[in-house]
Amino acid sequence: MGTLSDVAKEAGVSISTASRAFASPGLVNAQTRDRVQQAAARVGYTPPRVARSLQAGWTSKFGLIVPDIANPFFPPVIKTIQARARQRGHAVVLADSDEHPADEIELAAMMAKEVDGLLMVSPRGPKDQLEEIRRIVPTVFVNRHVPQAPAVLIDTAEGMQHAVQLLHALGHRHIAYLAGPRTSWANTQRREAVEGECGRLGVEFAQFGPFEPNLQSGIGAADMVAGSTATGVIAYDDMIALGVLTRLAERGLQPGRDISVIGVDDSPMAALAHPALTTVRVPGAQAGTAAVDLLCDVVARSASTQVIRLDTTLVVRGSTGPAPAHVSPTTGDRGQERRVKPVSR
Amino acid sequence: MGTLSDVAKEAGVSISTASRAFASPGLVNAQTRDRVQQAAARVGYTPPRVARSLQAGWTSKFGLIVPDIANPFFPPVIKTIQARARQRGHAVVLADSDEHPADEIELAAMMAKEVDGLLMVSPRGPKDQLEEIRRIVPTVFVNRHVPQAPAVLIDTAEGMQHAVQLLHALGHRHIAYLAGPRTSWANTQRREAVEGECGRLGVEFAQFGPFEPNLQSGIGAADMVAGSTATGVIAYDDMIALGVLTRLAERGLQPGRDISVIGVDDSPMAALAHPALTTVRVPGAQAGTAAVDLLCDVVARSASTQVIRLDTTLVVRGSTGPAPAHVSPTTGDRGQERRVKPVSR
DNA sequence: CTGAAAGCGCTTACAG
DNA sequence: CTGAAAGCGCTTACAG
Repeated sequence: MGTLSDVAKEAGVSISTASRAFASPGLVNAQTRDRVQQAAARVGYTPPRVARSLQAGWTSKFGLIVPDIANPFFPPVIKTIQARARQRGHAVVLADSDEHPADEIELAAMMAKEVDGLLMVSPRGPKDQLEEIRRIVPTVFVNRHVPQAPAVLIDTAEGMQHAVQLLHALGHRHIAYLAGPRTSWANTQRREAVEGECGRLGVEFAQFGPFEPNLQSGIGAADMVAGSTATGVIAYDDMIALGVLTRLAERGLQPGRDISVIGVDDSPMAALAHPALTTVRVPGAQAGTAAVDLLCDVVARSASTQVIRLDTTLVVRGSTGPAPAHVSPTTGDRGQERRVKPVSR
Repeated sequence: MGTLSDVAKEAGVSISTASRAFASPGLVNAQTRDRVQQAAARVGYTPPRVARSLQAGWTSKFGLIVPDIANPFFPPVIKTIQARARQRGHAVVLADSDEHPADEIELAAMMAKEVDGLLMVSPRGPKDQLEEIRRIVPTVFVNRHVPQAPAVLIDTAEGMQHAVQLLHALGHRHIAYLAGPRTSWANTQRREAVEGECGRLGVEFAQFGPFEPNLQSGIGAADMVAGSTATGVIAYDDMIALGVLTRLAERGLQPGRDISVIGVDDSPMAALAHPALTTVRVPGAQAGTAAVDLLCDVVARSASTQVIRLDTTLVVRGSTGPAPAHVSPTTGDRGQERRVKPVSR
């Protein structure tokens, strides 16, 4: 816990030299450098970043804001961001906005002065406030398009179109989209893609929601879907879709046979659900790495407006199957009504 | 983005006074204080913590290390820790050790000099290294007993005993424990509680593992259990238990009838699984809040050795039921063998 | 109540 | 290659 001047004294050099031995080793005689380093070891010294930051003007920290770490989509993203940032010499200060746009902006503003750069993943806040943040601190957005701003965008549109095409090919003629958060860029993109593709294929489109992206929402969503004439469901994300799966089973409806369900993300639970969930796989980890790299560029050159685009893939599993022939489009009678058990929670 | 001297100039006071207006408003004339604050608003100034830290000797940051944020047990803990820390004026720097004891210690050592205090949740590292960390920075451990160290300990022993008692009451006479990480304090506690209670009740005890606490591990664990004569299974945590549930179903075994399964944590998925998982509920959020409060005390008085203990509750759901009468203790034949479907992944 | 001065621990032109 | 000096932005005894 010694200080630089202790080291200098111990090594018999000036503070300046001791400092250089750490900050710019190249400028120091190799022997002197060794002497300093040994002295440092003896004194138990490592350069503290706080004092360093003050002088150098940077903090070697990145801020990271996500809407909800309890949503399984985010942990892998956070993990790769942390790992990559660490490789590049930065610690990560994480904050969770709990899906509240106002908190999100407040957290961002608080962090702004304490970090070298900010990563905002799936931000829900309004455009102009995000632009404001970007003016105070170098920022990279993930899953959100802000004009002129550097971003990593995961293009789910194509994946969603494939999802609709799959259902169409399986004979489904009425598809419901279970919407995610109202201010989510991804939600808009996904809804438009589903709706557009339905229109193109002449499939009836309906929307339910918005829903918070969690299992609980899926419960309610399932009841809405079961009460409609839709035979195919595409949810904003896996959490909602998984909730739907659970609830349908409780009501005696078999996903993949009575109703086909598709999620988005391909989170670990998707493969393990029963039946396994068909889903649009989103490369979250890849996005995390790309975002850190981009942020490093932005911080370094302080003027990048680059946008990186990543693609998705449809992963087909057991929750999708041929449309049941017997659903009456007018009454919504699934010919199974007697099998539907009333369930309360 | 102005600086304190800008504010001072703008307000027509000395830097000292401007500083006091923020650091100790009580020492400054009310009018002067207002003048300074208005000047600050005009210049767009807010006290930057870096410079402040250097002088004051604190950072207003807490470090937080967890083994795996992708395990659903941790996000709620992290969330409450962040919320509470924020209330108490501290940001949280989060790191994920990926279940690697070595990384955990390294991360802790790195953070030590950059934060006012450290929270280590469910640490896996060796005792002496944790003690070493504690010497460099005020630390509170959660879910780990380190001699003399302040900690929040969740006492699962009683919950585990209840779990064994439940199975025993349901007629189970052979119970398997699916072990978690080898160096996990909670795992030791849980295993001993299960084993002890089995002994007391005259129930045969077996152990499998150790397993990483995730769904994937549960898959393998399920096959081991299915191949044994155990009719009741208690897993280290919900993730493993949930993986077991999934895999048993795939193999045509019905949890709650053919085999009873109990997890630990009561994570959100537990209630939504099919059948819903009987589990020992662990008050993670409560532990998070308590840990922050304790850490604040430790940092303030710099010498607390207090240990806070929290209790667990057994939550009974559909994954547990009467022991099947027809399992042969010698051959392990469940009389259902024809129903077991071979499944590959 | 307010100001001048020293100092927190380091970095970095500027001389040598 | 190395040292003395100034300074990063603030805080806080010390005088007044």
